Amino acid sequence: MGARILCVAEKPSIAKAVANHLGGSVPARNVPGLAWLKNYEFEYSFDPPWGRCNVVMTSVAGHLIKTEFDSRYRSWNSCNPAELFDAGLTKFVEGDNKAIAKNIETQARYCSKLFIWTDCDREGEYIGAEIRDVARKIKPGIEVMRAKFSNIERAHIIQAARRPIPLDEKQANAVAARIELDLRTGSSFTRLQTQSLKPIIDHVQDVGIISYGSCQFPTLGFVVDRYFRVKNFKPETFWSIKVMHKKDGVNVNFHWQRVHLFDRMVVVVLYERCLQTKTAKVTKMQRKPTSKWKPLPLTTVELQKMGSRFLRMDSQRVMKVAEELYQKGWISYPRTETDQFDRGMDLKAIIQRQTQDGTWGPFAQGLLSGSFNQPRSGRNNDQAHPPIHPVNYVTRDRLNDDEKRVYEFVVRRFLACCSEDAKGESTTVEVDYGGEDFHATGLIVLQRNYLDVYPYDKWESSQQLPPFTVGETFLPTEAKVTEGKTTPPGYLTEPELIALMDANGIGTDATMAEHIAKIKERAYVMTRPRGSGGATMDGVTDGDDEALGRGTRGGRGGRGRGRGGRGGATLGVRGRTTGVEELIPTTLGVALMEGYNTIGFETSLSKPFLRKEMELKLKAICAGTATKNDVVQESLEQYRAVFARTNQQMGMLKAAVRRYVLGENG
DNA sequence: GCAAGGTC
Repeated sequence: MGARILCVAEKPSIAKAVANHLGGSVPARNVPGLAWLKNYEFEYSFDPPWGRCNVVMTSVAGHLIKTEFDSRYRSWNSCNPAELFDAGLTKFVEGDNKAIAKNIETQARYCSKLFIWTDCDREGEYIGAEIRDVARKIKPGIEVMRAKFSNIERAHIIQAARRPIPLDEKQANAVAARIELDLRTGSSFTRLQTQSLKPIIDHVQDVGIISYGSCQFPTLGFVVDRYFRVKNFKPETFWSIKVMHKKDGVNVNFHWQRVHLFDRMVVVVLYERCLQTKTAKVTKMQRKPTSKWKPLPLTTVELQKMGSRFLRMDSQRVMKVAEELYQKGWISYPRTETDQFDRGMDLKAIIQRQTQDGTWGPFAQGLLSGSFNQPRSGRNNDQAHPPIHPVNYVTRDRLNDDEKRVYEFVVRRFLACCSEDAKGESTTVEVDYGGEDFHATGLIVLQRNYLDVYPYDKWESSQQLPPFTVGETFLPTEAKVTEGKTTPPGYLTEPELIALMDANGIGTDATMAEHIAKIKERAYVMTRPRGSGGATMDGVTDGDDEALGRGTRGGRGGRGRGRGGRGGATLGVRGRTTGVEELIPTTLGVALMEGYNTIGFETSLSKPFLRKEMELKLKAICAGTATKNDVVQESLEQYRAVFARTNQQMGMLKAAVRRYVLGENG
């Protein structure tokens, strides 16, 4: 018998899955101190030089080690917040992690090798380094390798076991830099803001701490930006030419190629030319096959957006429900950026498990009987997790309401991914009328395909166009100038905010929902159903405070909440959707963003620029073109400068708070 | 009483 080898995964579910693939059905052994932490012991023949080994497979649960300021800095009055930029840091294990670290130490004592099975992403690399450090303290000479895997399919795991690779120190260093920067900037600005601003608000409003974070502030910035776009919106009048022609009993509406113009005289002149020409001439008549593409494999961000849109849950709720479904083994790991399935993955086996369902079972059976299509591949792969998909079948009566809806969505999305695109035929007629181009389109849906299992997408046949032939001329039944007004955008909704955060690299798939919850908790923003407040209902022009919330701690209070007792399902002005939640900044949220914008724009803490720049620097560490130390020093220099300017110009911030929160002028 | 990132 060869060596003893300790394998450590990032979470218990991976430890269990890997143990079962490598060791057969291995019994779980309890670890003292934590009910859910298990060790799996088995024998396994690795490739040379390791050979046959006694394996102990266990896990951590995310990060193992906490980084904090030295104890002398922890009390808020212990120092000037500026000192936190270079205060000493300590690392320690706390809470449940003590039992986890103890388990690793106990096991490492008898092992000559440590094989790390954390997720193959940046954080996973750092967690791997944490595990290594804990093991090396007990056993300095232990050999350390890591497994490279991106899903827990059997063949893939076995392959990973055969080809261990070294830990990537560079990625771990990038995370170390992030941790240090977030801690120093977050704590220093939070203390500064709270100490300077809280006293002038406190007697009017119950605010807790006034926190700053590299993610929460840009998130708030998006909400406030949109608020001002709505508030400052000036409707503009535009004019357009509408042409209608009745043929074979069908009213065909032709749309102007120019859509609309903002100059009435120009539109009138063009319109008169049309009338002078009298007849319109068909310049193009085209029928062509068209299709509506099936959705991409499901990522976390997409799940959150769809949750807000179709499942009536905010992103945090969706994630909580998805987490529970995952824990119970019904769906795969819900935190993933990957929108492509591995070619080797046995998708049909997953479909098979859904054939027993009364609702979508027949559709799933249809896929197995021949209509299966390989899912589309998106552009993202986090190399750590596959797209979210159902794992096992569960009957509806074993799930609560929210779980039912999320599970059903995940299943339908997966089945849709494995189907064929919807097919149809589009018809386009283009006419020249007085030198202006107009067009009408028609659509016939021929094969619904994936749409049959995926009701979240809509694609319906329009009225069929009567036949036209190129060269044909006709005198339009009606032609007129129409007038309209541009309408303001709505306040930001959660799916829009998530999309903005995603596009700007604010937060990760696992944390975006938390940042949104955080700015609500801090009373920087509040939510309300679209249409329930003055601004959207009455056309945006009402007074300052009508739309702005006056938040108190916990994000409650404030005007505009549940006005008129129409329940959540207020009719929105835009009509299409009811019960869409909008995010409205509170006076405090606006004051903070305005205050920082006054102090300096490019480096404003309210903008995503600084966080984006930091992200690029972290990537540079991973690529080996920068060191952790360079990046930390450079970034701290930047933030120190912002901190100094904020301190100097605290008057600006205070003035913004007085203006918005206290309603004082000037 | 502070952050953001893992995860239970």
